[in-house]
Amino acid sequence: MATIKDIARMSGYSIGTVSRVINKRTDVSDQAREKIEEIIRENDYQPNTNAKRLKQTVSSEVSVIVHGNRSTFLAFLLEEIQIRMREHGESINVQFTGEKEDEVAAAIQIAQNLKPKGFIFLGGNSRDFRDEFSQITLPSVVITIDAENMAFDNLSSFTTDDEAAADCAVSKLVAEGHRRIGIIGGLPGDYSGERRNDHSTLRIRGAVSELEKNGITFDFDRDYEACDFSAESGYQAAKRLMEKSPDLTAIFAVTDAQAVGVLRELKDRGLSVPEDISVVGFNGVDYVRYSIPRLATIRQDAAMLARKSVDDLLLRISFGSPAVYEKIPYEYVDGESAAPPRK
Amino acid sequence: MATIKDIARMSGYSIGTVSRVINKRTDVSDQAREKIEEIIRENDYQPNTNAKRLKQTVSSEVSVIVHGNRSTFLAFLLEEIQIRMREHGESINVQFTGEKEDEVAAAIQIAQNLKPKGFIFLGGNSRDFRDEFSQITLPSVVITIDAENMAFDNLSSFTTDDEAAADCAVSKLVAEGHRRIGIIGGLPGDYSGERRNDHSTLRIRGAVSELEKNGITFDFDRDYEACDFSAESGYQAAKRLMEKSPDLTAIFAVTDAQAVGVLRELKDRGLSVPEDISVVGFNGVDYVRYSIPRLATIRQDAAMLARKSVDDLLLRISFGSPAVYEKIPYEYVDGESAAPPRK
DNA sequence: CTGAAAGCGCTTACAG
DNA sequence: CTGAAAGCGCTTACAG
Repeated sequence: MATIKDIARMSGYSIGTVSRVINKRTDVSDQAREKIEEIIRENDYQPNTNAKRLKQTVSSEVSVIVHGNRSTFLAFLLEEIQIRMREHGESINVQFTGEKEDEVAAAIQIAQNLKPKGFIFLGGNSRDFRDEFSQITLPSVVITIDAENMAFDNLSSFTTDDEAAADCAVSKLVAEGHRRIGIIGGLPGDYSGERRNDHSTLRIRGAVSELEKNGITFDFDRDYEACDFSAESGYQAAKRLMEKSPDLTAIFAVTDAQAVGVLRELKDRGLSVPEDISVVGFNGVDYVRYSIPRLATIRQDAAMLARKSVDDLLLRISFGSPAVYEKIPYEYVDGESAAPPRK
Repeated sequence: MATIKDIARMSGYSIGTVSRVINKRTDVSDQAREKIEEIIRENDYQPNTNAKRLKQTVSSEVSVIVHGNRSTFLAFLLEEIQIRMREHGESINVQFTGEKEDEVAAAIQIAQNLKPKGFIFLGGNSRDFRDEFSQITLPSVVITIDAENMAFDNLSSFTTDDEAAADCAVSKLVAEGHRRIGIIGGLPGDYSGERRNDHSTLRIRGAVSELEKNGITFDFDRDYEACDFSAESGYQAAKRLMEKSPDLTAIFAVTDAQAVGVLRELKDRGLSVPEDISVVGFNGVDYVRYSIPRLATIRQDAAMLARKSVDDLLLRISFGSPAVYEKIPYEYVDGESAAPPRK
């Protein structure tokens, strides 16, 4: 593997001059530049990143930390961010962390090793941010978690208003005449009335408050089932829910993956959607546009989420403008899975 | 940020001894180890990865290169690999490359920077391997691409036999009495009769050969539509296919994502699956277990694919055993989307 | 078991 | 515009 030393020797220039050419600095003669670039090309020379990083105090990259690798929503967001960054002539480095990994701890490590000029977090746990983000001093943005209450002055957030969106979804059901509405939410314990703010809790809170506005008291023991965010879990939860509350006329699932399982369970039970029972999901991406029936759901504006995040981060890197906390509009999508209840 | 020098000063030992403790070497007195570990803990010291890599000739990690970040199949494989590696006490480093990126070029870079002891590739383009893999000298495994014909002695492959599996899927349709079977495959030009070996081509080849075995001549102009691997593309392709060949009694799509779009298009067209027309997909993961109707498809054994890959790689790293090229069994899953044609 | 020292491949003042 | 040299934070023979 050729090193900078080899290139220097072969070109007849010093290591310093070669380094200047590599880093596209202007204080080099055209003659030297051309000669050195030629040698670099001929030898397929690649600078050693580790040596580079060891010396550099800050790189020119933005580091994007993706939490979990199963979410098609985050995958789509990532693609949008990549495109938008490229438009700005910026390069990014993407790091994936596992569902259970601590993404802020990973970022602290990365800050030291990769020395990025900023971070964009796609998803994550709000507790990780609350507990550890103070150790990060770089301009950062988190998408899908609201950082307003954390008040770190270097952490902006762009989110969908989970509570309002769930409220909206349920209001559609209520408007159509539904009174017996079941909810399928996050893991057991996720909803306990205390002041949590994960997606599941916020969506449940929005749904329940809309019901109460309409004079419907929600009975968690009877009309709620907890499960994780997969289709299989949604299937099982729907089964438990329908067994204890067969008179429900509608089900609201806090994620589309769960809703897919719910649709299937109802079918297996011999019920027609939406004739016998309505189903509404949340976070419409991909597949549910093609499900049979097409799912009624809340669609988040991923493209806007990506665009605003990139623009805000670059602005703050360049001008040190203050962090912002913004909610992005959502949209209720009709689909085919919701209709007025049977008389 | 504390460095090894700080730890040395604070502990009263030399840099060399601190380095030995960090790297868990045994030639250190218990007394020195305890003292140094205490100082490390107190100061929350993290060795600088770049400096480490600059010196090390080889790290203890295996690097896993994932091609594309949208495939739930690869995401599942990755999880299985992580678990299996952990069982072996091995740690891995995961790198995601974009759908259009050259994963072998990325690996060449990584080989230089991260200095892993081996590679596992999840997916990729066979052309990239053919053209560039010779530059990689580390023991490697590629999953889902057959490397037998490439004959690099450091590249094993574990694959599903696409051709045989597609053959099997179509044979089920034929056995049920179908004679008018349409195929939805990869991008235009993917199938051209020449000697290609991407997944789409292999699956189409298997399907067509099974038809011919049964005396059915496949007419590409009439009964084939090309599109990429998304549900939306499958939807559009099914529409074009049904418009030119309304008498088809079955459709074979080379991926499940396409098949999902096909199911939806047929529904919109007013056809019932499987009463009016049958649909078979390929590569059953996730969602199609819950689709309405459940999709008949080919299921690959991802867990076995992951297990064999990990075991083979570690064996070859340790003992230098030769590369192997193995096909993993697949399974035809009945589902609800295939049935005998109407009389 | 421990320390002093060389060196990994770069970048960056500094001097000319 | 260019070169010589210091130094980034580690690891690893080598000597004791």
